[in-house]
Amino acid sequence: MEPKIQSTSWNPEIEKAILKRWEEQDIYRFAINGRPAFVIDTPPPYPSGRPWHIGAAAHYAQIDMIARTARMNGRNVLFPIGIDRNGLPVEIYTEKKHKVRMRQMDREKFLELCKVALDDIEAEMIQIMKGMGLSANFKEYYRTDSDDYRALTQSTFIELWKRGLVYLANRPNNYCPDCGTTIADAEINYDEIPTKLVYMKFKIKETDDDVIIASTRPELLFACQAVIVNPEDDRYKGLQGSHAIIPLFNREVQIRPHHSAKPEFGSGAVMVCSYGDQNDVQIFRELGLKEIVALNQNGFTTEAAGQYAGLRINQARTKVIEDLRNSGLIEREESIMHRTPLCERSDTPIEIIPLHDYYIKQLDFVPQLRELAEKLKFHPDIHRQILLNWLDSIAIDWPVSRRRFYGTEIPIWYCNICKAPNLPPPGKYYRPWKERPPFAKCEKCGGSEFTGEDRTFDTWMDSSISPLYVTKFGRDQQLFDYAYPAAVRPQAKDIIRTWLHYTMLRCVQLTDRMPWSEAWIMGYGVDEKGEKMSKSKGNVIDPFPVIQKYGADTFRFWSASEANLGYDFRCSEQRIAGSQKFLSKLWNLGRFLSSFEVVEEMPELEPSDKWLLAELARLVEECKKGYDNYNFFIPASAIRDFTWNLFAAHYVEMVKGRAYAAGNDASKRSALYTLHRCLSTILLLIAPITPFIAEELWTKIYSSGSIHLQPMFREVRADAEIAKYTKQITDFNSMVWNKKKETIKDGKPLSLKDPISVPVPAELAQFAKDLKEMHNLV
RNA sequence: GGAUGGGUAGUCUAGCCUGGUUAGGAUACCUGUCUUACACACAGGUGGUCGAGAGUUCGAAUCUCUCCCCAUCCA
Repeated sequence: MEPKIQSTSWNPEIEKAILKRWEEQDIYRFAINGRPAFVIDTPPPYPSGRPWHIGAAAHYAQIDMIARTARMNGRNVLFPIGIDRNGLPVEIYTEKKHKVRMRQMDREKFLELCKVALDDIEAEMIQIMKGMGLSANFKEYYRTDSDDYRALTQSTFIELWKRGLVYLANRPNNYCPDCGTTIADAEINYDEIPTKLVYMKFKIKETDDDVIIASTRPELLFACQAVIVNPEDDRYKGLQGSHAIIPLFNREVQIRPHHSAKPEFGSGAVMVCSYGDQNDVQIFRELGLKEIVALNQNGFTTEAAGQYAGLRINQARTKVIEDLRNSGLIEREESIMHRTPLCERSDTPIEIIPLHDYYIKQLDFVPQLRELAEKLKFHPDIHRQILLNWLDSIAIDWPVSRRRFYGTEIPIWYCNICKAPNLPPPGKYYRPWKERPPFAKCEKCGGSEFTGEDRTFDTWMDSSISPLYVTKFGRDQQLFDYAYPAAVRPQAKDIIRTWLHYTMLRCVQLTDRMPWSEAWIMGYGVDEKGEKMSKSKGNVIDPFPVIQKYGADTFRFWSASEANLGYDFRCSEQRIAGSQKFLSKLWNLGRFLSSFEVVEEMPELEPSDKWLLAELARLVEECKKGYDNYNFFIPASAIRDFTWNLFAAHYVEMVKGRAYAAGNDASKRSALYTLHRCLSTILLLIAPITPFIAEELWTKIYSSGSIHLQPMFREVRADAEIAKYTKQITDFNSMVWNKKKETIKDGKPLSLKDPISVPVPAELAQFAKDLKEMHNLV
């Protein structure tokens, strides 16, 4: 019989035709039916610019494996795809690309430029995802900046507001005086910058002695509210509890012990000002100090600076140092390198100043979230600790307002008379900075003129309701009842504190239920040296050309066999290329088997066939263990090992004689049944990982219907006992191969088909017929 | 400074939870081989003080302690 498959290697070009077929047949459609729903709370990726990250692509490939596994196990799978489009990165990208400044142009026009930029990058991401064979719902992919999505974000905010879970507070925050905006911690770069460490003389009130205090921020003297010393520092033990007098300003502050004062830095005594750095913020909070606002939002010193008011930071600094010097209040100055926080955009040192922001209450929910976190099933379990540690360290509520443009607007209008905030009814998308409010009178004073809020939300406000959006919360009750809570939240481990936590918080607040029962946490894709990829390091690998070159299945198989559940994995093109070899092996096994009749009825089996089926049963069990935990590393490794090192290397060679034999006797049928049973099982087991090659071989050899609609685990009836011969069989084969190699005839080792005289050991007697045929034993 | 994870042949990795086999495998390298699926293959081979030290034990890659190094996150 001619093989049904001609080509001797797997050609990734075939993937395109298969993709088209899947799309036409719409085999992954989701609609409410009698089967249990399985909703994946897919992370909406942020299109932050080219190239997309190869680790992210691998991440989505694995999420698809989750979807396919669930589908083949009888679940009704909803695998949504969304794109996260709110936030700062696109603003920066747009400013750079068009050489504009956000605050110096028309807001509407700026937003339009951002939108176009996002559309571009998004299109490429979607193209890659489709090409990877994601069985997701691309027809209805969503965007977090759509009117629908933003309306839901705003509605949920309005709901929380009504329930008293939102408040306005004044709290120190990172602020870039140059950009005129709050800066998130994630938007700060740290750099070592040369600066002067000034040793100043403070008087001790009680003893009239001097105490030397070193600071890199002498201009903040006037905002000093305490001096701290390390409690272990013998030099200052006597001073704890006494008072220091601030030079130039003659105000007294307490000297207090605090562990954060490092004895070896400067003089060991530290002045605490509002706010020199994040440590100051923490000390103010811990010691309950009253803050002195040092800078206004334009970056000028406030009235509190007295004679130094109204100056830029640098001017104030120069003047303070000069006055200190002239009054003999400086002991010495030292040039040091100082790790300084800089705005990643303008390179300006950031300041910490108190700002009015809206906060969502989370502290009250921490005990409840902690309990739920204990119950949430984590894959792998060790990553639960990241969430628990975070929950334990939450000290403040969640500030959600941002002085940004490209985000979901905070839906509030302020009465021009009484300044009271007025909120619109939920359900629609509102843009208060450009729209009139949907109400006529202030609910507090009856005033009729309003000013719209111009700030937007932290983008986690949007992404933290993804499980509600995809299950149509508030829009389609029937679907919501069927689909919520979702089954699984797949995500990367670096956003456990943010996305995982905020989603739990918001969904519990809004639905009183956990949004999913399982969290699947993936590590990062790091570079060949094990370092995190980042654009600034220049070690980012673009997934697009890699997938183009090797095909989606190669990429997917690489991802499954390289990334152990939850651990970081290295990305190297060489290793991706290496995984292509296995697909080629599988393909050629398919080609070989495609030349033999498919025997579906199990005949009376020969011992070799029973043996192989027993090993196959073990493989199925092993794969099941991996798939149950969404750990694709396990089936990928197990299948490769079984297929290559046992099935192809030993079994196929053992039964070739029977398979090629003329006629159609029972021993031949036994071999053909086993060969096909084995290959088709391998295809079913590997289908979630390499959907294309599995589909191609399945439809060429076994059935015209898609393999992806088949149940993955079929029972393999086998006698486990006979698997004990595996090592003896493989050892015997190796021994014969070695012997042939060592036997030189006509200056060359024996060919594998040459006859050789080797006895089959007694314990392998039942396999003797196949072994003799295989090695041409005489 | 804190938390988490990791350190196994040139490189990557399994095993560690639940001590006991010649510490598996991949890749690279070397040597052979067209063998009726596959040279993207096959067969064979070189290469390891399992981060360091101490302890528990008849026995430690595996358990305990101390230390060193790397990565990530937080401060």
